This record gives sequence, structure tokens and C-alpha cells, in this order.
Amino acid sequence: MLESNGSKNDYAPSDIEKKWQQFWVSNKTFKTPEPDPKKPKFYALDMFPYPSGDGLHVGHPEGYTATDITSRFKRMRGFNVLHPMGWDAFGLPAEQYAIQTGTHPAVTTAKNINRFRDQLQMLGFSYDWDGEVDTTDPKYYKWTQWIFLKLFERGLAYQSFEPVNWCPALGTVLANEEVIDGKSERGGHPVERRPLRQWVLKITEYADRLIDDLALVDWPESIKDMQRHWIGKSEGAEIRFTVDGHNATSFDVFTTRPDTLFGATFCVLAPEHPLVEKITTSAQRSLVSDYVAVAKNRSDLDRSAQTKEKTGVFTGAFALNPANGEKIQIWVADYVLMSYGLGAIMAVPGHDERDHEFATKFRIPIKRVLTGGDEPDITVKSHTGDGELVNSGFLDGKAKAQAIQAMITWLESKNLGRKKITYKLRDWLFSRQRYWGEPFPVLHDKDGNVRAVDIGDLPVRLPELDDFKPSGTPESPLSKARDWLPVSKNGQSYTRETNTMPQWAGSCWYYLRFVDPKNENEPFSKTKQDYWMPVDLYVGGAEHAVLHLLYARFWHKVLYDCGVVSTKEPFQKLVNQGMILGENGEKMSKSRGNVVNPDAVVKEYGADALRLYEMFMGPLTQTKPWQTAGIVGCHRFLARVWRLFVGEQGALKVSTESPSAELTRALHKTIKKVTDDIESMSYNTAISAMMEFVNLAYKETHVDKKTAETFVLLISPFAPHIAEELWQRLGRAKTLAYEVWPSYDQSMIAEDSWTVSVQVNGKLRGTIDVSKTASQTEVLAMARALESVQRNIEGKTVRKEIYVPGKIVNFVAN
RNA sequence: GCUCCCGUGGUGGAAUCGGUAGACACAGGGGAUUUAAAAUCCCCCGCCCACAAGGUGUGCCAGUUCAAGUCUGGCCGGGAGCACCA
Repeated sequence: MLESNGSKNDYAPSDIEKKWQQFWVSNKTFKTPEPDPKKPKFYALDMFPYPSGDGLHVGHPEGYTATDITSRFKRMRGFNVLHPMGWDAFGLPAEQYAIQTGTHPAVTTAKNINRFRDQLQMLGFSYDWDGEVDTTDPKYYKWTQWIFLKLFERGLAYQSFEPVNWCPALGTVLANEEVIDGKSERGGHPVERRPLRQWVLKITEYADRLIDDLALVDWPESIKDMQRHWIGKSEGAEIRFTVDGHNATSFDVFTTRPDTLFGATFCVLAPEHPLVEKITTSAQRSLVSDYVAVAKNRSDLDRSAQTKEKTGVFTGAFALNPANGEKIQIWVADYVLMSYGLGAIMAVPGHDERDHEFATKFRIPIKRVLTGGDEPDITVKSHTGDGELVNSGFLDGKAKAQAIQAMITWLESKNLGRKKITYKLRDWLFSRQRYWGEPFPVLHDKDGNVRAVDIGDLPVRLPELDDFKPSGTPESPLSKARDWLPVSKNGQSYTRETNTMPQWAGSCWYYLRFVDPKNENEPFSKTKQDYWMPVDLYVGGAEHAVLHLLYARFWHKVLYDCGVVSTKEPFQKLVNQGMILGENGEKMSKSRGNVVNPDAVVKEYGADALRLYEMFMGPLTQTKPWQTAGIVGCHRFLARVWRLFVGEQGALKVSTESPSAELTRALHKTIKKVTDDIESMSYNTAISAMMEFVNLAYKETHVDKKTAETFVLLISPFAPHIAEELWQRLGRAKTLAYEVWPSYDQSMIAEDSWTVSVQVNGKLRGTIDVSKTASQTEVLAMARALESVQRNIEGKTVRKEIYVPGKIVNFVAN
């Protein structure tokens, strides 16, 4: 039979890749080992995907390939490796699809999961496919509900009736973290504030630990910064102001600058502040109530900094400055937020930019109480930096930091205030008005009391529904499940909670379920948890910096306090893979039409080439554009590897003769480079080192079997299919997945001589090869003898001679 | 506005400790092989000038140093996040 394109023995990824994928699955090659205290462990985790109807895009395999290379490498280094995969499958798209088509979300989800699994297997990832986790499986969400009850028992889950972020378009409320610029994170729909009954988790109780324990983990500094910033801890003081003329009426303000209290020339209340109505004078009443009404209807977007012009109205009331007894105006303005601090501030226009702008606009006095700043006239520009206190009574002459301390001490002694810490972090709004989520395991009695569902009655399964549509009102779809709602327990009647948990719930602890995914009696066994946790390497996108990663840390700390987990932090090392952009340098998206489908790439070039290219493109953490042309280089390289060892008739080309000294040295250098680069996750340079080796091997007359075997092992974490195939053709019966990783011999790498570059006045004039044992005098003499050096020092005096052994000679001459 | 990150050939990128800038690959050019093409193998490939020698070059301007892509300061440009947080 004639082949139209090459012989049967050409590199044919489509044949060998399928063969080895089937081999790995049917032999359970990557089954998670049982805990073995004698063996070191390594837990490599990917952020599990939402199985969308679109299937994988080329962004997914980037991080997955990185953890796969490391997992395969660690196995060969003698580690027990846990490398799992699962599905974060609750979520809006399946539900929206259900609304449109009437297909139950469970059906869509099962279909999408199968598609995702097929695609991931097609890429040859070494997951343990018997350890899959699906957040929508009642066997899984039983334990999500169990953890919720732990929070509930500890008083960390409570009902709130405060205004929340209600998104009419999505028909649900959203957490603060899910609202960006007054719009929903998903879909960009407008969000309004409405008071509704909601479940809230007390994440604020863990604010300090969530900041402090960042010191324990090996995460990118930028992500730690973002979390610190989000939690927004700020230290200062709470100060009590009494309202003039209203006996015993007072309000507290929060300030980080109690040192400037003598400079406070007015106070501002947030429009929602409960005191506004009480203290407003009749003369100002209509003005104030109009302002408050407008502020309430303004969306968060309108109130944000983009529309910076300050607005506000005077209440007609005055407060007494506790430091000096001065009567100062009380204003209402929406630049003060009810949701932060105490919803009231003392305004110090001399030393705060916003207060300065406001005072200037409304002609309120501006007072200097601190020396320094760019502008001597404090009414022109505020001075927010450090300085020496002036016009401040007992604080005069003190520096800012001392003055803050002295003022707090003074306030505490007079019972006018105290030290206070506030956070930007709000408690976590945890309920949603959706169908496709975990039901809350709680029951309501007739009197509005709440009780937990008994552990033995878990899971609370999602009821079957025909109509998943949100009602458009804050009523959850589950309230339509008439048969499901009533519960009678010990002769008492109850109604089930109809809200569901947000998508984040399942991902808050999936990494724990992976250590023991089949356990029916507990969320996971203590023994397995002790052995496998923490996650040693967690790879995923930076978009989860403050959502998933903050929520999961919170739950983990609660479980730690319950004695259920043994580590303070879940994820020891975190790496954010960079985004892969489209060919045109823009974000990949369906609307731009620049999404690259991995199926097509695998079909044309093979999974090994795709894996290799995704790693070869550049550093894992960097954003980089996809270039389809670039993948041919990786495919070509694999074909070159193939032809290096496999002859035209399919016979092995390896020689029985020993390799040249040069090839041996190159091999050992490559072992070192690839080993070090995998450890540091510099996969791109590991691949170029292997390319260099192959380029050199092509110039050799022969390559021996031992060298071939070593090289095949080196490339196996990157391109496992071709490696297994070559390993088999080299006569090995078993998989190479647990072969010992090659080691290098330092003495083989060492050369007798080294190349030293020679400079005159810092400019390169030539290079010399010198023996490693040559003395400095000898090397300098050789360097000076170079013709190009002679030419450049001619007529000059050499003032200085520098020799850094193995690197450089520099003659300084003038 | 604030915080963090990044600027290197036509392109993706390398230079791990301050020591030969541009490894490796894509694109391009040339050669071998072939009836021809594809594939493959080999060579060239920052810019200026070119016979050579040389000059110049890592966003821009200074500085430190024998020596700077790398360290320091200041600009310019791009990206991400936060955004009236008292």
C-alpha cells in the first residue's frame, strides 16, 4: 500500500496518542496512592473548571499542562502524587439554558462534563479519573451542607435584613465581590440596593487571620496585596461628637487621623445615617430630605469616584468638637458611605483632600494643624503627609505618629473615644435566588425561628422542577416546589429554606474532598487529610484573587477551628498562569471570533505538540498571544525526536557504540537544565534545552541506547505519548511514569577550559579559551596579546586589569 | 487618583548572582536532495556601514560601577486590580 504522505513509520501522533491514553485509563496508571508515611507526598491542584457548553479553549490546558509536567516529574522523583480533576458544575449558564430549552440543568451538566472529560483525556493529563468530584452530585453537596451547618453552629452564618445587591436581570442578589462598578460581575447588569432577607457568613470575624496568615504561604505578592487591599484593615480611633442643643444626642465617627481633631471644622453624615432625620432643623428639612431621597436612588456607579464633584447639604445642626468645644456644622453628603466605618466622619479639610474639596465648595473654614506640605497656604491645598502639630493644644510640637497615640490616650481618659480598627471587608452575602445551587440545610418554623436539618437527614436534595425561571421578584424558584417545602419533624411543622448557596460554595472545599472523594461517612478521612494537605502547588487564573481564594481560605480556617483540618492555610504555593490572548493580541472571546479550539489543534498536530507549545510560548505566568504558526515548530521538534531514534523501516536507530564525549556532556547538561527548570516552573527554557540537545545529536554519527533512554525520560513529562511509545520501542515493557528521573554527573558537565570574554574599557574586543587552572597572570597575558586588544590600548596606559575567573577580562586604559 | 506588574530583533521569547545581549522557536533568505513540489537535511538572519575593521543597540533621561537588559532616581508608554474606604 502506498502512503500518500510519508511512510508508516513517520511520527503519527493520532495513532500513538490514542493508544497511550487508553493504556493509562485502563491500567489506572495514575491512580492516587494510599497515604504512606515513608514516602514524601505532592499535591498538585488545578482550579477545577466550570463545564460550560463551549468545551475547553486553549487557555485551560496551559495551567493543566504545567501541573501535569510537575506531577509526572514528582512521580519519577519518588513522590506519592495527588493530581485530581473535577467539576465546579453549579452555576448560571446551565440554569439559563434550562430556562430557554426546558432541559434540566442536571442533563446539560452531565453532557458537558462528559465532553470536558473526553477533551482532557485527549490531552494526556495524568489525573486519577476515579477520583473525580462534581459539586452538583448530592454525594458531594451533602458535605457542602454539612460544612454550612458547622458555620451555622458556630454562629458564623446568620440571616440579615439589610439592603443587599439585587440584580433584577439575573433575578438574584450578589455578594459585594461580585459587583463591579455597580454592575454584576457576570453579564454586566445593573445592580440596585434593596433590603431583603438573606443568609450572610461572618467572614469579617476572620479578617485579621486572613491578613496575617498570608505570611505563611508562597503566593505571588500581587495576589497577597489584592487580598490585603480587599480586606482593607485600617487602624485609627472612634470619636464621639455630641450634637449641640440636643441633650444626650451624639454620634461616633471613625478616623485614622485622630491627631488632626483640633482641625476638624465640620462633620459629615452619610445620607442613610439614622441620625440625619432626628437632628435636621425645620429650616433645612425639605432640602435634606430631597437630598437623601436622591442619594438613595442613585446607583453605586453614580456615587463612585468617576463623578467626583462633591455634593451635600447642611442639616442646620451643630456638633461640638470634643478637643476644643468649638461648634461645627453637621452636613449630609454622599461621599461618606454608610457601609464603611461608622457612616459618619469628622472633616479635617486642612489635612484631607476630599474634605478640602468639600470645604472649598461650601465655604467652610479650613484650619492648619500640621506643619509642612507643598503649599504654605492651607486653604489652597490640603497637606496629608507628616509634620509637627500646631494649633492643637496639648499636641503642639508632636510628630504625627506620637500625636495619634497621645490623642487616643487623651480621648480614652475622657471617655470620648477609643482606639478602633475597621475593615473594608463586609460579611459575605451567601444566598442566591436560583434553582441550580445547593439548598440550605435549614428549616423555618411558623414563628420565624430557624433550625438546622439533622445531620442524618442530609443531603437536602434539590427538588425536581419544571419551571426554573426566576420570578423576577426576590422569591427563589424553589418556593414553587410545593411538595418539597413542608417538613414535619418530631411533631413540629417546618418550611424549607428556599434560597440556594452561591457557586463559590462548592469550590470552597473541593480540594479537601479530593483527598478522599468516595467517602460516604464523612467529608474526608482525617488520615488522608493529614497526609495530603496542604496543596503543594495550586495553578489557576488571577481572576480568582479575591473571590474563590478568599472564600476558600475562610472556610478552611473555620474547619481548622473545628478540628476538621490540620493546616491553617489550604494552598501552600499558588501560581497564576498568564492569559492566552487571541492571534490578534486581544482577549479570546466568542464575540471577537478569535477563540482557538484545542480539538482542531490536536487533530492537526497532536496533543504532545499542543502541550509543548503551550509551555514553549513563554513563562507560565505571563500573558501571551496564541500563534498557530508557532505550534509547527513544536510539532517539527517532536518529529525530529522521532526520526532521531526510529529509522525508515520502523527499526530503532540506536547504536551499541558508546557516545562521543561531546554528546555525553550535552546530555548531562540537559538533565541538569531540565531538572532545575521543572523545579522552578521555567518550562519554556527546559524545552529549548531539549531542542538544543536534539540539534546537537543530529550532528553526531550515532546515538547509543542509554542516551536515547535518558532523553526519552527527560521529555516524558512534557510529551508523554511520544515518550511512552519510544520507551516501548526501546524494549521496555512497563509504563515510564514511575521510572527513576535521570540524574546528572557534575564532573561530566565540567569542562577543562572556559571561554573568557575580553574587554577594553567595557567594550568587547574578543574572547579567549583558557584552561581552568590558568593563573590570573597567564590569562591577563593571553588577553593582552589579542590583536584587537593591542589595537585598542595602543598609545594608552592600562590603569586597571580586571579578571573574573571563567567570565571576563577588562582592561581599563586611557 | 491609589496599588501592583511589564516595556529586549519582523514575531513569541532567552540571558537564573551586575560579566560575550538576542539562546530556542516562528517568519524570511540561501544551498543540498527531488523530473518537480511537499517533506527532510545544512547554512545565514538586530540596525548602520560594509572587503575588512568599526560604529550602534534592551521605551526615554540621568546616576552608581572597571562593567547595567539586570541596581538607584525621574519621565514616557502599556496591562491588571481597587476606586470618595475617612
